[in-house]
Amino acid sequence: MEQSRKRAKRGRNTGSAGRTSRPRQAEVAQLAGVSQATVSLVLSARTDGKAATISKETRQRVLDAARSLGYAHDPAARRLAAVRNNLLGVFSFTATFPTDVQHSYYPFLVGVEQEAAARGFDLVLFTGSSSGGAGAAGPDALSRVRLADGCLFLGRHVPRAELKRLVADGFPVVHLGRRDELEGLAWVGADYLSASRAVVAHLAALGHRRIVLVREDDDAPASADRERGFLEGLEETGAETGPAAVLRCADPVHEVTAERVRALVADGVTAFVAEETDTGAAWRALDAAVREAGLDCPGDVSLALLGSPPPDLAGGLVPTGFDVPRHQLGAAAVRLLAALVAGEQVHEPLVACEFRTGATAGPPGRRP
Amino acid sequence: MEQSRKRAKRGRNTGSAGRTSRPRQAEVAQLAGVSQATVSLVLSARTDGKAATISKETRQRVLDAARSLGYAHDPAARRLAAVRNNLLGVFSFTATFPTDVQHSYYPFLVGVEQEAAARGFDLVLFTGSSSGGAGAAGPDALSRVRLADGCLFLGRHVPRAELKRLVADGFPVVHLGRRDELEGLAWVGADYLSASRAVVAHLAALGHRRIVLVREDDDAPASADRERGFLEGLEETGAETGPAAVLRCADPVHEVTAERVRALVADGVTAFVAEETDTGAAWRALDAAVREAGLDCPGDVSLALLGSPPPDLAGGLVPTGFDVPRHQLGAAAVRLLAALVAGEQVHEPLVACEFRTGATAGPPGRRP
DNA sequence: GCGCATAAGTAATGCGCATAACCAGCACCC
DNA sequence: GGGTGCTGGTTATGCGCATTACTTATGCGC
Repeated sequence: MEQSRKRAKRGRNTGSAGRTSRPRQAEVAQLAGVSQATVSLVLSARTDGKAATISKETRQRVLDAARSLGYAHDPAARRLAAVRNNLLGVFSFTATFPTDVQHSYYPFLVGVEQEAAARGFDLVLFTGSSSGGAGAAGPDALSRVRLADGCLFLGRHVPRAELKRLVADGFPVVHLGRRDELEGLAWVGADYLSASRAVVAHLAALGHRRIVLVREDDDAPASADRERGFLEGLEETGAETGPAAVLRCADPVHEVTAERVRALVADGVTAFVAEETDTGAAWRALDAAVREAGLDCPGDVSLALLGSPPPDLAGGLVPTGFDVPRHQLGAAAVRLLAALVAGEQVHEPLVACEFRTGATAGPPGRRP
Repeated sequence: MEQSRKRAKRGRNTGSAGRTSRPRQAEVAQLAGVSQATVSLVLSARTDGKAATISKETRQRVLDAARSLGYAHDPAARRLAAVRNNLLGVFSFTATFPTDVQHSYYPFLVGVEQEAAARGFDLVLFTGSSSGGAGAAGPDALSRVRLADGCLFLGRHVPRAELKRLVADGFPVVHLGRRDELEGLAWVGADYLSASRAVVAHLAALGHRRIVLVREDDDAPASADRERGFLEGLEETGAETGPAAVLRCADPVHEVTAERVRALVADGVTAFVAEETDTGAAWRALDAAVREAGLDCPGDVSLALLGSPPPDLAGGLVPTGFDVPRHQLGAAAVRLLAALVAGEQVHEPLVACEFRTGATAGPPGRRP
């Protein structure tokens, strides 16, 4: 009586009076004629053998009662009692479902969802802006994620201090994308280095000896990795290396001109490599310049792209290069997170990219 | 002492021994020399004026202590105490993030996410297959959703009995897509009827009098609505109606041939309307047949599509028709759900579609 | 001096659950 | 016949917080 008055007052019922609210274990227990603890023992269903302390019949009675009441765990209570709730968080600082379908996060999410489903986790999407009603993302916006067993972070604008805090507190966190600066932060990233090296090796195997990388002038880890892979590839294959091998452009579209390409080709360069960027500017500029210079690809010069082709490039030749395995990245992130949640110590940061033969690379042209 | 042993044992730290886990209000209280309740009062910071029961100085002491310890609320505890958890569920029986980016659910989700974020809800994605570890979707798979304050359902394969159960229990549920058969189930759908009528009106205004609808041979509510709208449109505009106005094809690609189109045109038909389907088969078949019949669109015949163009149709003319406002649908669903959760009684089922002028409809051709 | 109001804060309680600690019953064996 | 071990439970407790009821201190009017 006292009990029910309490619940009626604070209850989560849908307003309309005599509504039954979510059942709790106590109610299941009553229906099954056992104690709440028994219900907990049955429903926690530790599959690890330790469960054998409840008899077959009692267990069944409890299960029946639970089903008939539509019982479901309260994740908050579960969490509070310091156990798992099979919830993985996904926190992104852009909208989690970006309006633009081409948005680069989307494929990650596909992988995340598949892997999470496969492992029996549900996903909680923490929407960047909502800080639990208070509106804008306050300094404790991140602390909402502690509801889940662990959390995946997307995007590079994740506030350092807060993330650090989570990590320091031992909350399982995985960042999607390389993130070395933050001590102790687990992350999952694509192995751009190996992939880039492989692309160079491919070109070298075709016979190219002078290869130039066109990259933008920023210092994202992904860009740095690609450059390093490119250079290592040159060294390994005995191709011509040196500072001239990398063209660092603030604005590829204007800096990579037909004349420049012509000059380089005249100078012996037989292949160009562009890094992938958000906009695909490097590749686009290169492609345009080559065409404008009257050069045939892959007849006269070979081109390669260190990454996936921009989606709107459907028309042209498929670039030689590699594909970033975004699905796998998402899946790997979930695996890593799941391991952290389980308390294991894992080490699986890099995911291999798949080489794409494409149609823009061939044997070196015989222009002088 | 007893206390600290306990915490060391059960703590959520990641193994590494002497890790201090994050502070709780009791510790802040101790540091500030007040009681836990006071800390709670200060930190809950009810902005609604009711907070004035703590003195300025004490408040400041607490805030300082909290800051210096890096205190953050434990959301689980908070939710446990506060009853509502600001979580909305999204349950879909296909993968929620379908691998195919063009999947029709995706745009819904965009709207859902935006609206949820705007209202301070986080989303829980119930992954169809994971029934909390048990694997395949058991009969109580749906009961997991009770974890959230309410749940949105996508897809037409939602098990009747279970859904009914949720509804009967007063659990806030909204179905995305018309769903009249289930008594008491709230749903949100597009107003295909009005939209289809408007398309017919547009054609009629251009001068068409004999218009034929090509639809597939199923009985989805969406298809039925479109057909009804089409027929009502014919009646309203005084265009020629009757059974011959609707071509119901099990396999449009093979049934809508060039000859057939030619015959209909010869018979006086000046416009064709296709319903939108998953595959876009009806429109595609119609388009191909018209082309193959050597007819010009919109010169000789006008075409219209009752729905959004298939995304891979970028090449051709933009079909005259309407756009399903998927974003808005998602948003409306969230609004409705939020209202149900709040205990309000709402009634906002239909969302209007936007007319798209397109380029495939013009004045009737003058062929005999 | 008393009654009463207000301010400022504290103790107690419970949210729903997991779990440690305990207990009853029974079989078994020196 | 009293220890010992196992099965099948139950009671009690606390996770971290919000909230309610209660206490104490202080001021005010008369």
